[in-house]
Amino acid sequence: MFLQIEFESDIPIYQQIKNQIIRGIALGELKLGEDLPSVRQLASDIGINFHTVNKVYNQLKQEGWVVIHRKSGVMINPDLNVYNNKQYIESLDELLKFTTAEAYLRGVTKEKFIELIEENYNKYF
Amino acid sequence: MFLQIEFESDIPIYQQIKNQIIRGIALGELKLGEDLPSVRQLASDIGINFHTVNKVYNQLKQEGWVVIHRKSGVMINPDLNVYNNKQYIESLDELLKFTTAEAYLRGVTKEKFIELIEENYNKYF
DNA sequence: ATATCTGTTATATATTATATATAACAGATA
DNA sequence: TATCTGTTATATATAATATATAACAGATAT
Repeated sequence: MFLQIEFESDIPIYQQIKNQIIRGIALGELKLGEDLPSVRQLASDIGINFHTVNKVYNQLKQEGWVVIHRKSGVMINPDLNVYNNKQYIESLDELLKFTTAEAYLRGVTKEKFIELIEENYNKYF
Repeated sequence: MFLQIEFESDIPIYQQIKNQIIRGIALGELKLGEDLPSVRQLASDIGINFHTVNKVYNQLKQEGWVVIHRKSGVMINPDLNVYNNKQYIESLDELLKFTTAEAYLRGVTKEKFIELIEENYNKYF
């Protein structure tokens, strides 16, 4: 897979994997219905314990990103519909409060910030 | 102060305090040069241990948000200049990668996302 | 049938992050 | 002298993160 883990990061390994899988879906690098490696395979590839991957897959399942069939394995949810529940919007709103505040004080203009957003969104289709 | 801590949150208390102080500066609720409560006073107000507040103040000092004079106390840095070092831009960029990806997949359009950014930025002066 | 692959569960351990609890110190100030 | 600052030291508790072994049940290929 395309996963790139930074072991020295302050972001937990399981979170890095979740982030990159979700971004992989948005970028189209992971197609809906596509199989993911088995928990043991991915753990082996990355060089981590399989429980960590198992935790990732279960959380992704819980949030609707993947479906798990016992023994056919894990695949990106072919009927992906994780659309914005009010709870998600609230958490996004909360995150942007503090992210924009710090960015502003660090001299990142509104225009520059929006440019960063557009650069990202333009990669999603 | 205006701090509102959620003890059940998955965001650590010290991080919540940092977030709200930085946002307080951006909103103008905290003026440059303004005194902050002493570590013991703020801890008492919130109902937490003073070491937690001490940790916050030291990190804020480390990052340039406040200055600490032994015994005059802690104040918002009157010469605030935390402007964007390359390291910060990189971390912001990394954060936006995953934030925009999930937002996109959850049905938050680029226009809606930008609207959220503008709502926040318009509060800063 | 047997071996091998899946996810799953159980148990145990190690490390780090977060938060608290007490105590004491040194400098400044009233 | 008493009281306020930030600071430091030590100890403890809890939770989050990650690993290590082992075993189980269902599916599949040989």
